[in-house]
Amino acid sequence: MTMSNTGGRRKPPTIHDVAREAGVSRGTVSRVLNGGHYVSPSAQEAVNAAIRRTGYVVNRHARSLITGRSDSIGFLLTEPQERFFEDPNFNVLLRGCTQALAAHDVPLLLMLAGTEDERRRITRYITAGHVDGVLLVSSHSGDPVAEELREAGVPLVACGKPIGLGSRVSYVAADDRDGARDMVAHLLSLGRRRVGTVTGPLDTPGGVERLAGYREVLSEAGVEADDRLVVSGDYSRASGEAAAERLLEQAPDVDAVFVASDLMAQGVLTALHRAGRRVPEDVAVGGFDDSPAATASSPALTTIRQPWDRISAEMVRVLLAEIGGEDPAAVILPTELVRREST
Amino acid sequence: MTMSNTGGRRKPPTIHDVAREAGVSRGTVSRVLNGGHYVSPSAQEAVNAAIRRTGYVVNRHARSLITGRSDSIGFLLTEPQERFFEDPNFNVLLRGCTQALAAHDVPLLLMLAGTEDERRRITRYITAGHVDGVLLVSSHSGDPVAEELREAGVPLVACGKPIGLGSRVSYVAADDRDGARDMVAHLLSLGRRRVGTVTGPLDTPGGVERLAGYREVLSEAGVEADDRLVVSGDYSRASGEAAAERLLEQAPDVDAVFVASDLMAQGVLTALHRAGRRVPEDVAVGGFDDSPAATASSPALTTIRQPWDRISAEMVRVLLAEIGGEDPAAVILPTELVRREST
DNA sequence: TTCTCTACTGTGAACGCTCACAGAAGCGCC
DNA sequence: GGCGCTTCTGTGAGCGTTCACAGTAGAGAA
Repeated sequence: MTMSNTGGRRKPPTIHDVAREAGVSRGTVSRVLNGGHYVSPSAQEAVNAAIRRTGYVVNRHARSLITGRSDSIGFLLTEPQERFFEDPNFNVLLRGCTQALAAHDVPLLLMLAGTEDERRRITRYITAGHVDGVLLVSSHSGDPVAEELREAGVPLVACGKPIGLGSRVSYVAADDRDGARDMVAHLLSLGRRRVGTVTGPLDTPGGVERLAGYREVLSEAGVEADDRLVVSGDYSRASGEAAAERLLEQAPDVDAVFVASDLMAQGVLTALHRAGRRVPEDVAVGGFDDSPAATASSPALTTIRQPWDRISAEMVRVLLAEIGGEDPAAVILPTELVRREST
Repeated sequence: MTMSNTGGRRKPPTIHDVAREAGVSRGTVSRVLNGGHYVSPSAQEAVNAAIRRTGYVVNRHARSLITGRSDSIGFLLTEPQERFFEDPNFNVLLRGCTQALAAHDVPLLLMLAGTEDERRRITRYITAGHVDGVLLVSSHSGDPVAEELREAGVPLVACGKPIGLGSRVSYVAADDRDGARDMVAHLLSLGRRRVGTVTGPLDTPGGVERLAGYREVLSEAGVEADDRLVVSGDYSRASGEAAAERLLEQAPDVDAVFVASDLMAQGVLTALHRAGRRVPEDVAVGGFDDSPAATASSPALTTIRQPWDRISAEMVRVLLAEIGGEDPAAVILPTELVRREST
């Protein structure tokens, strides 16, 4: 009989204990643990029973030491963190990645690199092989960390197309341009002709692509382009409010606004309200993200839903594939127009 | 000269390489790595130089294998995750813990235990010693995971006082009762006498304590208690809205409401607005949390600020102390009344 | 029979580190 | 000189696993 798998909390059982218990050798237990190839059914059975009886759990440190793999992956955020942690999409992403990895029994290490110091420390940590791969969230271009990791050959999947890097880095992104096109087309279909836009930061792929989609549709529809209808924000609520004020000043006849994020759209609504413009009667407002902010604001925002659940799942899938030796890949996922009260 | 600490990305340098490079033994390098006791200044110097030259980074797996420590800690969330991930406080907490741990060079493993299956797997993972300690976020009582971990002797710090468990588990919490007292006293000081409350779930410490604070102050002020003024919610926006409707029905003469969370308070504002009550003229509304929702809503919410930055820092401090062998501890941190437009 | 092939099993050696121990060197004190 | 003490250093062992290799046994083919 085995002793104490519940009571005496001394040393945890090792592969050796399991082997003795099952009447086989370490090697056989190890083989069972790693897929069970070249193991007789009877041995298989005996080992599994022994594992259950002893409460054995593999020591990942010992395993990692010899395999060189760490069997864990990092979730790296290289941004001023306040902004991201306030972004509901970020949370969906983080949760989705954690869950998707958990399904593969891979723990996720959360790493924040806000300051230059942290950046250095974390890069060292990663390149030292403490994680097998990295899920990177860093919208801005020219991120030195991404470049370093890529050069060091660390498997890497970015969320959103990294602007600065070459094509040899994997990424998963929603189809920003197409989403923007859908929204602007929707605004035009309502009969609006003075359609403005509040862009995101133009050193982010999202900012650039959404603006491009906006311009494309207007030009295809033969609507006159007017630079006074284009103002920039930084995805924050406050910047949306400021942008809307600028927009009203530059183009008082604006009758619709495509805002590149829901958070900014909230700010836009506030500014419009203060200016006495009714939404959607006077000005139709379209957001982007379908964040909780979209339903929280009044009127509820028509917006573009990004498939964050699929994005996180795809990021994990691509990263695991890359760790498994496959080549980098880019995945673009479709967006969806969600119509609510603001248009 | 050393070869390839940047170019040839073969095997990372080991403690052996550093020792050879520095002209000392493995033991001396190890001692330098672990605090530098019993090491001569000259050796110290030589080793540090060699580390810099070779780009050596300690292999934590090898270290963990022998020390038995994993030098990582888990952040465990045992809740239906949607709710928590949408809670801005949760994000501040997660970020704070990650940063506080990073300062100690300890990586944080994010673990979500939503389903029964995940719960089992994660409990196994933790009790197998893959993390040195756990930061637990689980507001509801009777959490089996917490109990199991406690029994297994895993160092544990909860966020908020765990109701079900004995006193032998550490926790860090804001002073809910005192915060509630401050808010209700504030409402009374405005001359309100029909002060209602929307409570949180009453199987959470926050829910219970905040209600207790509310009752204490009313009774101390000699204001007549009235059960029609007390309704319950579940911290969600929607539940706040429903609660406010019930409240208006049961006690139409209500002139102030203490709501146990900002999110619920948003719902309360919506319901009051719909019912044609002005805030704060007809009904003063006080929230709890000082979340972004507090400034996002209009009118901006008077609320109670919980010191989440300090809470996370204290959780980490207490956990590291407990891992270091100290006894469990409870830390209660003061809250702060933030006055805005809703009162 | 003998040889080969397949399916399975056991046995050292690592992996990179820390720990315990044994020593060496220096110093002061009897 | 002998002894003890402190400070410093090197060495072997071993943490729990996987991997490469060397077997063993049984089946089928020559």
